[in-house]
Order: sequence, then C-alpha cells, then structure tokens
Amino acid sequence: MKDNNDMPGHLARRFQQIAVAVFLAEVGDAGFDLTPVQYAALATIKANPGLDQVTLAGLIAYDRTTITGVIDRLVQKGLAERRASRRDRRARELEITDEGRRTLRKITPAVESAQRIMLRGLSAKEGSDLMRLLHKAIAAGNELSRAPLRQAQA
Amino acid sequence: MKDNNDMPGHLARRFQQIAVAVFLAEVGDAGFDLTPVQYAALATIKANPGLDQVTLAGLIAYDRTTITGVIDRLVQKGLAERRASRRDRRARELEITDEGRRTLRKITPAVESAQRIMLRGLSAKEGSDLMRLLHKAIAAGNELSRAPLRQAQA
DNA sequence: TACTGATAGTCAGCATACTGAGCAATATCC
DNA sequence: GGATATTGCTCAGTATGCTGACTATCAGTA
Repeated sequence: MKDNNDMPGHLARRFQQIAVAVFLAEVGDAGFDLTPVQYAALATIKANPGLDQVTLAGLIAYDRTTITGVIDRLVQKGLAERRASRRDRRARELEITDEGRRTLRKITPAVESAQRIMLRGLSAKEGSDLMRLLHKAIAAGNELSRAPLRQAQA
Repeated sequence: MKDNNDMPGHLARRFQQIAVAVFLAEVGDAGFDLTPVQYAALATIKANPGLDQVTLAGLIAYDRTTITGVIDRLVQKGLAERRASRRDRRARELEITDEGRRTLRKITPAVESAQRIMLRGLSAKEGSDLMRLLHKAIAAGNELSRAPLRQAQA
C-alpha cells in the first residue's frame, strides 16, 4: 500500500506545519506575538498603502472571509488601521501604523532566520530548487483554490 | 523589499492550500465527503488495526489534541470505531469498519487523481525532485513542530 | 506500598481556512 | 433610467492545528 508519506498532499501539509512552528518559535523568541499570516498581511499593507481588503487578499492568496479576522487582530494590536474608502463606500482602506512599521522592522531578522531554519536540511542549491519547484507547481494550480493569487491593479 | 512569494514559508502555505482544495474537489466529485486529514487517519487505521490514538497521531504527524476531533468525525460517519483498550485503560483502540473499508476502496482513484493534479505543472522528474526535497526538508525539521512524525513501536 | 514521574486522552480557547448566505453599494446593460 | 449583475465585506458554521491545563492511569522506585 502507498504510504501517506509518499503523497505530495501529505508532504505539503507537513512542510507547512513545520514552517509555521519555526516561524512562531523564532518570532516568539524575539519577543513578538505575530503569526505568519499576520506578518504577510502587515508587510503587504506596508508595501501597498491604502489598499482594500480584497486586493490585499489577492496579493497574498488569502480567502476574503479569512482576511476579515486577520485584519481585526492587526487593528486590535494597533499595527494597522481600517477606514472607510471615499471612492467606494463598500471598501475599507488599510494603512500600517507607526507601531506596525516599528514591529515589522524589528521582527525582520527573526522572520529571515525562520526561513533559513525551515530549509536547514537542504544545501543552498537544494533550497533554491525546492523554491523554484514549489513556485512552478503553485503557479499551475493557482486557480484551483478559492483564494488564488492576484496581481494588484495598476 | 523581499516579496512574500520568495519566502519558503509562504510557498509552503500556498502549496498546502492548493493541495487541500484539489483533494476536496476530486473526492467531492467522486461523491464522498472526506477531508485529507480524515483520509490519512482512516488509511492509517486500516493499515494498523487496533492502534491507539497517540500512535496514530505519531504515524501521520498530527497533534494529539487534533486527532480527538478527527476520530470523532470518522466515528460519527460510521467509518471507524473507538473502544477502550483492556491492556491500558487510558488508551482507546481504533478499528476501521466495513463501511470505512468500502469508502477507502472507492475513494482511492479520486485521491490518486488529486495527487497528480497538484503536481500538474511539473514534469515527472520535477515532481519526484519536489517530493524528494520536501522529504529531506521535513526530515530535518521533524522535531521542530509539536506533532513530529513517529514510527510505530515494534 | 507510597511516591514520583510519565503517559493517554480530553477540553477550553485561539487562529487560520473554507462554504454558503446575506447586505450594501457600484457597474453594466437594455 | 431602471432592472440586473457584480463586487466588497461580514457573518454563521465547520474542520484543522496549536497552547496549556486537567483527569485518569500506568510505570518505576525507594
């Protein structure tokens, strides 16, 4: 019988499980309380000031129903702000706060360290091969999840 | 600034996200209502009759607090049984039911199809390379998550 | 045997993710 | 311009996954 461990789906789950654990450990050791999901959202808000929630969700491939809670928590921690848009009264414009900027800056070494640790079993070449193959598989499957990656509008 | 999409952690999350979506779509189209997590648990119970929950958790790298709910749902669907062990009154022995066996058999083509689809952007060689590299990274990081993979006792 | 530590399982609480539904506002089309 | 479709967001419900705590039981030892 085919072992679970030979299935790409199982390996995907396991790698993600380790990646999250490593991220939380490194960031926690650095004295911060931020999840991988919250970090990606905050970094993307900083890089795209004033973007709305749907655009943010598209840029990091989150479901729109998930992003609501993520932003709730960023706002509650004082790292981001959510205000009504005047162009489109359905939309919310997102901004990073000074506190959010400070947190991002201070947390960066821990985040980079985490990325290294989750690849620590691989050589540099193997690591970049893995990234390239994941990229390629993800690009081909982008439309298969409810929350595909979307480029920002010009 | 470094893009989220260049971080292994983000790629891990995205690949897993697509893998789950593909699995649910294929299995759903085949007329079954089983998650990837439930499938792996059921297949492992079938392969190791009478095992206890902690052993099952170790074999598929689930947290022991997660497995409780997963088994609850397998039992509720009539696919598995949970009964008290006589050797150790703390433990529960798990068995697959006939219904569970039938379901596993009928669901297998959809599961295999899902594994192919999530690698559809890759050549055969690229697919096996990806699996090998994931394996290696996971092996090196096994102890970093709260729910590491464990071999069954002899 | 009494004590100590470890183990099996569960539970409460929190954070992703998703399905599906709904509301309000905007776009589109005739 | 008015009906229709679409879009932005939220909510309820379900399923992982985790932290941390707790109970019951078992194992080892003094």
